[in-house]
Amino acid sequence: MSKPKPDSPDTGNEPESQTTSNFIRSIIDQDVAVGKHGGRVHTRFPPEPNGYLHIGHAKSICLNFGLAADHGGLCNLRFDDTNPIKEEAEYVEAIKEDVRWLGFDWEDREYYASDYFGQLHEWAVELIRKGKAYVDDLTAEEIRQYRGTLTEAGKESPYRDRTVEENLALFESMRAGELADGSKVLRAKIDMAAGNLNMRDPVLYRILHASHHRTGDDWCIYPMYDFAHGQSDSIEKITHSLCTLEFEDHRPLYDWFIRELDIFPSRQIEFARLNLSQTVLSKRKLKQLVDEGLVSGWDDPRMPTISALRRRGYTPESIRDFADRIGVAKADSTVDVALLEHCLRVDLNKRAPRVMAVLEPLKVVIENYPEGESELLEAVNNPEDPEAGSRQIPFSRELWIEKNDFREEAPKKYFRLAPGREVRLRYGFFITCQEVVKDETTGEVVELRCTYDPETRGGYAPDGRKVRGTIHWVSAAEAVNAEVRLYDHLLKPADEVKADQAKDFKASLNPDSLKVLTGCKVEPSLEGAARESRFQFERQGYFCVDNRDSSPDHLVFNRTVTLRDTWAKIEKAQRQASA
RNA sequence: UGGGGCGUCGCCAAGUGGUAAGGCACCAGACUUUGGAUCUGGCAUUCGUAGGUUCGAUUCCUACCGCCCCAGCCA
Repeated sequence: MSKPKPDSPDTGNEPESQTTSNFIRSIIDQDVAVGKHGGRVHTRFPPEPNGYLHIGHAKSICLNFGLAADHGGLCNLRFDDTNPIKEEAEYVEAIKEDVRWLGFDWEDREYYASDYFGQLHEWAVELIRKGKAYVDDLTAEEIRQYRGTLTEAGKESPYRDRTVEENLALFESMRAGELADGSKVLRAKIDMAAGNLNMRDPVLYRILHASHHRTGDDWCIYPMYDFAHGQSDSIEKITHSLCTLEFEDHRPLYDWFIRELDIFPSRQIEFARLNLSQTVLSKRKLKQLVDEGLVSGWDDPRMPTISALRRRGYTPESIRDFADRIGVAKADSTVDVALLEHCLRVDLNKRAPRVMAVLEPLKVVIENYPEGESELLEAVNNPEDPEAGSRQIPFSRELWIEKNDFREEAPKKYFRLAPGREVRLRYGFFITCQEVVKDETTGEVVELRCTYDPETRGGYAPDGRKVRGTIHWVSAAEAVNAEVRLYDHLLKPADEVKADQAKDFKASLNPDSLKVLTGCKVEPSLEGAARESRFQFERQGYFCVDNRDSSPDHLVFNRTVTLRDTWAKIEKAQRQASA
């Protein structure tokens, strides 16, 4: 007998996604065709190490690494670490782990914007020399007022026309640590009347006496995103710099620096960020869930973070497939979470070994099966994968079946067990329910007395008679106890949320996003199952051994996703019809 | 009376002058020792609206409507 292997590591069964074209691919193909940059394609994934990556980042990661790979190019991992107050080394490690887990390799191209602080400072000096940047003494509040509004032009700072010498000296004293935080900034001299607010003399450098997780106290002035990002791209000779739509307004500035500094002309291209139904993807909201204890942490299996998806049981292959299928465009969109789940099922169906587990146990006694005896039956490990082989499972007089696989009064189209009805125990025997035992006080069904047909061993009827229902089961004596956590979406479906959405997203939280079941009975082959191993619990869904709380003597499974459930649909339709 | 974007099936998304790909969801049927998987069929006479150009427009032009982003010394 061979135990089902926890799950095949990489079956290489990742779908051959016939990558549909998209506007970014077209631009790149075009550039390659005309030999721009010698036909070279070089992208980068540039997270700020101030939090955990989520599925929205996965879209960007797959896009950047994928597009580069498809063109024989490279993709760098670059940490956009220009704000020491929000960033930590711990996040750097977590991000690297997540990108690796997703299956991407940046080889030795691990960069940090902070590596370029020296060069960036030189460029700032260069701009001052050209008369294109100046030191401003206005306070943050004044700068805001001088900036004007969306519909009114701003006005120029009284410090805007300082001489080059004065600016040089002032910037030097900023850098030397002689000035207090916030007392001065370095600004680009562009156009205070520009329609695009980003061009109204944007701040290039601010004074911040803060320790940086990599450069320590080497600097007390730090460049702003706009003065660091594009130039970092340029330094790394990035050909196509992909970012989300909210940076469209920054592109003129991105290009302004390239022109004024006469540096490598990377091209910024913006695409729509991912939104997923029934979840939140904003860092602020996710943090709120964690801080308020509404989830157990950043890797709570209900979270959309990469670490949570991993813990939940998602495969990297399914996430990559999802990223391919949603495409890339510029229209704001919300992808149905059902697509993500579809990708997951497609992958897991091919590779997850099947196993029997009873989540809400109901005792069944086979009255005509000899007491104290047992036998082994053969069960297929994965009907989708002949290579997976089969295993032996014990059968005996006392079994556990699922509570909801029995009804005292069977509704229409209910194929499962009911008084007098015969069903097939998967890979076992046909059994017939003879008697229902109830708790005398509560009336609750506590045990079923059944008989089995010894001629139907393995689940086949020699006389050819049919049974409509096949149910899963576990032999009581050999069953292993387990805790099972049933997860559902973080938020209720949009049509149930309606108007209250505007007020607070927490009003939309799904109250049933977690249900913990203890006393579940799983088949003996699962004993000692390794963390993160994935299985299909037959007829129920895909489950993954929790990577935090599970141990050999206390198995904990997370429900990754349910199987499609046609019966549930029929039931729902029946309920609605009768209502 | 600001600037920048976007509007193709319930949700994504190709197509961009020659008469609407694909996926998800959904519906129906076949098959089935998972009500799973698989298979078959159905699902936009129409591309935000209204005009115009053209033999012909989702693709070009004009106007309008709707939605998103921008006023951090965050990214």
